[in-house]
Amino acid sequence: MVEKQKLTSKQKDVLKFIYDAIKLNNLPPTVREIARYFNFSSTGTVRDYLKALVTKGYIKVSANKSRAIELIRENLFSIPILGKVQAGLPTLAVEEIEGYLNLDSLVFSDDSTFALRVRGDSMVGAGIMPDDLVLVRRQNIAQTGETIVALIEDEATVKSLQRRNGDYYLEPANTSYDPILVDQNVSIIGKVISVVRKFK
Amino acid sequence: MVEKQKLTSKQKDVLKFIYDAIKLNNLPPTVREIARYFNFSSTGTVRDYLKALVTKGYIKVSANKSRAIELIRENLFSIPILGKVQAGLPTLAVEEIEGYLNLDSLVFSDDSTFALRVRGDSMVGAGIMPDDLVLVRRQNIAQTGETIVALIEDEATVKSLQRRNGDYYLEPANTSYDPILVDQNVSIIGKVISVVRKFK
DNA sequence: TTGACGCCCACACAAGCGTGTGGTATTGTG
DNA sequence: CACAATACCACACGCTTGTGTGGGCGTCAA
Repeated sequence: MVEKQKLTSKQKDVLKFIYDAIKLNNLPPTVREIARYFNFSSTGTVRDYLKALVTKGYIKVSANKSRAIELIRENLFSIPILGKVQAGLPTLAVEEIEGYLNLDSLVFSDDSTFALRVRGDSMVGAGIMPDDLVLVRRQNIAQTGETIVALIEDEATVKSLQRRNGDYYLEPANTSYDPILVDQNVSIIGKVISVVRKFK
Repeated sequence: MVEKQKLTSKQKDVLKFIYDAIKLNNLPPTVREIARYFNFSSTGTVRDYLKALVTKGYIKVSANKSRAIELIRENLFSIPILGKVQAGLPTLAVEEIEGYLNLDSLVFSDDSTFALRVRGDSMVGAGIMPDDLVLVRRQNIAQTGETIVALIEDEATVKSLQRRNGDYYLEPANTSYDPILVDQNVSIIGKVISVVRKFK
């Protein structure tokens, strides 16, 4: 991870305003909107701040484009992944951040991605529980070992694709169930790219 | 679910361009950028499209503001949840859509949410596998039965909070491990609100 | 046939916008 | 002490921008 330079408290304020604008309005502010908010009577002041934030590696701005302020890394849908957690910290120390989970990257928002609610416990051994949501990328083929969604007589099931003795099997991750031979009654409709479970 | 009006294929093209611009550049396009892309020689044409997209409920635009195009509902991060999957469908029939998974809603984008990579297999019984990411909302208290992140001697663990004989325990979901008594050496740092696992 | 709608065009205007050039003052560091 | 960085200001230039006004042509249902 690249070392970030420290910001002054005023620079932090400006950065926060930009953050909030992007989060709340889905739209970065113009220099004049920033000036108005901070009661700067000159747009040059804002430019000084933006310049500082750019050189310190917090934002990126494109020349000659309105509102072209981009946040670096911590954007809307990325959450810090912590490697270690320490007690009693009011805020996170940057050193502990292992990376960023970008929820966006879970989805390749073409129309070929959908979510399927898991029914049954045939995959509990692989950590896929009943009522979990699996994100599925639609595709007709899959590779051995992949977790896939297959259609057996018009019913969708999540299974692991395995090969044994030249035959392909849909293998559950639960010893109470038997593998299912892949024949003409079985068609693969997609590959599981992610599992999402929400807690109340 | 609110009924959406159908778009023409050209309107879809324009919507997709706006989608892509927001995703790739984190910045909605101006009317002239749209015109340029589609080789429209008039900005009025773009306005017609935007008007159509607004009245059909796909976008929202703020008056007199540059780039102020906002996507509505099936925005970037929502994916249809299918209740049933039928064979051989090239596209999804709307009737099958059970709802929408909004990845955005996983996160309450205040700074109190973070992700933690799970180490160890103490929660496999609850479908939380090693290397999974748990999304954690920071909080000091939790209720019995909730899956939480606790700090035991400066090490973070994911466990289930249980109560027995007046005492609280951090209970693993794996019979190979023993429950841990909650005493002054243990502090709760957050509640697991979601589990995310990605497949390659 | 009328009208709504989709799909385009030309041209203009005023406000919005990023940028440039010049300042002043204060603070902290080598 | 000199120098850089921070934190502001004034004013102007010229492109950008959303919007307004008006038009054309085709399709399709009422």
